[in-house]
Amino acid sequence: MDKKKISKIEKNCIEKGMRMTGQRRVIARVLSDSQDHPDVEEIHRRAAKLDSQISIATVYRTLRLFDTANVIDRLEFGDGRARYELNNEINHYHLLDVKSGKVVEFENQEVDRRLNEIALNLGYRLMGNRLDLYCTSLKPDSNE
Amino acid sequence: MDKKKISKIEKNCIEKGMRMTGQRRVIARVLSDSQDHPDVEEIHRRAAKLDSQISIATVYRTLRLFDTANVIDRLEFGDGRARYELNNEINHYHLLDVKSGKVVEFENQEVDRRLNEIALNLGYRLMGNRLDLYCTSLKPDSNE
DNA sequence: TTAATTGCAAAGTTTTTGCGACCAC
DNA sequence: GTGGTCGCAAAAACTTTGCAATTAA
Repeated sequence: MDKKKISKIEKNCIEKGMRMTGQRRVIARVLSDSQDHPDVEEIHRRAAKLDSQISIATVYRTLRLFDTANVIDRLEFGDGRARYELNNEINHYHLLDVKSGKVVEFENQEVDRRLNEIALNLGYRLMGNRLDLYCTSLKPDSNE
Repeated sequence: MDKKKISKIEKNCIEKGMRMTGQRRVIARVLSDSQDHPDVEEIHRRAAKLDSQISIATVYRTLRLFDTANVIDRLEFGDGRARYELNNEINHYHLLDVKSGKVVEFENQEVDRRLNEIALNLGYRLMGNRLDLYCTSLKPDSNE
């Protein structure tokens, strides 16, 4: 779609004082354009379409950098590989269809509020959370 | 404490038709006696105290077996290693102190109910879930 | 008895790292 | 210019697997 525009994530990185190399820009764009939750290999594959020279080591290093700087979130869906998505500020959760592997994102402020309360009651300040629902579809015709 | 008594997890395994070898009994006991969330290496270390011959391959195989049979739960706290705990039937969640690494377990039926509702509203049946809260302690003197 | 399980070592996966060349600031 | 970053290949970390010997039922 938009080829030259600076992505929000790139702006984010610059604000945090990161040196913006060509590779980092490519990886930022890949994440920006992804609506799913790609693993490292997939991110590398997508990045290679924009810069065929980019190495997997750089992808690993850059994802760790972005994650540490909190511009992306690292996810684990139990298959042994890390997955990533943009940190879009608004807290959201994941529903996984265990049959098809499909991932549905959802928000719920009531849950947000309740989790904050729970943490406080236990003597903690909530900094972040992860909530994954493992489900099967109720639709009989579900395939993918 | 109780040396000869058959642990609940062992009974569980027998009921599921598993062949109960000495190694499996040892690993079942280790998990039964653990109040924390040990990783594979730690489980192997604890098992080795009861049977110094036990191999890490057997620990991996047995944990996978127990997990598949649903007598234990596999956890991932984001450090790249799998951790395990008994599946005690009652659904519970984890609060992680990000400074000390301490893990607090808690239950909350209101959350349980809300998650079921959410899944239903999205057209799914909830089969299982994972909820981890990442927190910092409000107590100024927290160390460990 | 015999099919399942074990230990060992080798191999598979995923991720990190040392190093000399290179680049953003 | 120079400290940070890159690609590469090696290694580290975690997990699985083939095979011959052993064992539970």
